[in-house]
Amino acid sequence: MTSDPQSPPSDHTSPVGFRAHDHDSCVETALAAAEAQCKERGLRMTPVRRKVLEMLLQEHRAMGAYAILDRLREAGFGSQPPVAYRALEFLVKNEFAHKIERLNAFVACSHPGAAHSPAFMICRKCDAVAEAMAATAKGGLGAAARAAGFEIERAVVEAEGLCPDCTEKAQ
Amino acid sequence: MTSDPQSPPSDHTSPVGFRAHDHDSCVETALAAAEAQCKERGLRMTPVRRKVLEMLLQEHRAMGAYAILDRLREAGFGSQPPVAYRALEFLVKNEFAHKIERLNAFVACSHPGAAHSPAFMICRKCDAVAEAMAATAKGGLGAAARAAGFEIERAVVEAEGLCPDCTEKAQ
DNA sequence: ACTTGTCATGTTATTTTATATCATGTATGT
DNA sequence: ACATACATGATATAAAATAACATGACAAGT
Repeated sequence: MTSDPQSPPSDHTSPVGFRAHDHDSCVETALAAAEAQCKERGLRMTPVRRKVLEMLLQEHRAMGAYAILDRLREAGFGSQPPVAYRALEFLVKNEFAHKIERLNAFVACSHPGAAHSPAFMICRKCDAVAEAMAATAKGGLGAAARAAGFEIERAVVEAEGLCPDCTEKAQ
Repeated sequence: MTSDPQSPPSDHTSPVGFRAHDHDSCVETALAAAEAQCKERGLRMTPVRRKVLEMLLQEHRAMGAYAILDRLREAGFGSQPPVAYRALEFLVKNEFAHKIERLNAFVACSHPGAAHSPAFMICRKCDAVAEAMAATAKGGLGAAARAAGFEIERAVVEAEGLCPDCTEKAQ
C-alpha cells in the first residue's frame, strides 16, 4: 500500500505525525532501524514479527490484534490468535511498538531506540495516533507520586481528542 | 463465594490513597455525597447502581466487571453481564467511578463532585489504586498537543508501580 | 554429523471482557 | 390513571486475550 486513503495530503512539516510525510521511506527506515537494533541486542526479528511491525508502520494508526491476524493470514502466516499476540508481545516488550490501552490496539513506535515513556494522542474520529515523549516524573503526577510515596515504574498516558485534520473538517 | 481469596481484608483501615483511614465512614460519606449529587443533577441512584458504588468504595481497589457481577448475584440482583456493565456505565459517565484501562477494571472516584481529569497510581503488587488530579493541559503532553494542533478532550493517565506499603515490604 | 538446549511457530481449546437485542418493569409528570 | 422515559432482566453473541501442548528452526558444544 503506497498511499493511505485515510490520510490527507499536507505540505506541513510536523512534530509528531498527524501530517502526511513520505510514508514509504519512513517505513523502510524504521524497519531497517529495528533490524539493526535487534542485531545489536541479540534479538530475533523473525518473518512474522517483521511483518507485523511492517503492518503497524504502514498503517500508522492503532490496529487491533485481530485485524493484524487477518493480514497475517492473508500473507500466509499462522492464523490463530497466539501468532499475532506473540509477535505483538515481542514488539511491545522491545519497544518497537506500543499498546494503546484505551483501544486495545497497537501502534508502531515513533521513536525507536530512544529510551522512552511514551504518551499518545489519539484522534477519536480517524483513529490516527501520534506519539510524544511523556515526562511523567516531572508533571503533577510525579509530584503526587512522590508525595504519596509511590514508585512509578511505568505510565500509560493517552489523550483522546481531535487531530488537526479532523478539527479542520469539523468546521 | 463470600470471601474472595484475592480480596484483602475489608476492615476499616485499608489503604486509600495508600493511607489508612476510617473506611466505614468514608464509604458512608461518599455514598451520601453521591446520592446528594444525583438528586441535584436529576440522576437516579437506583439500588443496583448504589450497590455497585458501595462495593467499589468498600474495596478501594480496581474491580473487574465480572467480580462485581458475582457480588451482585450474591446480593440478589440480576446476574448477567449487562447488569454490571450498565451500572458501571452510569457511574463512570457521571464520574462516581472511573475505568482503569490498564486493568479493564473499575474504581470508585476519590474526588466526587470535583470536575476532574483523574490520574491513577496503581500498585502492581497489591492492586491498590490511588487517584490524583491530572493537569494534562499543563504538562509536556499539553505542550506537545498544542504544537501538533491536537485538541485534547479527555486523557487516560495511569502510573503503575509500587505503593508505599509494598515498597516497604520489599525491603 | 549429532545431540542438546533455547527459542519460535502452529494449533486447539478456553477464558475474560464487553455488547446487541428484545422483553418487561418501574418511576415521574401530567 | 396514563403516557413515556428510563431501568432492569435475560438470551445470545462478539471481541480480546491466554493456557497448554506439539512441532520446528537454529545455534553451541561435543
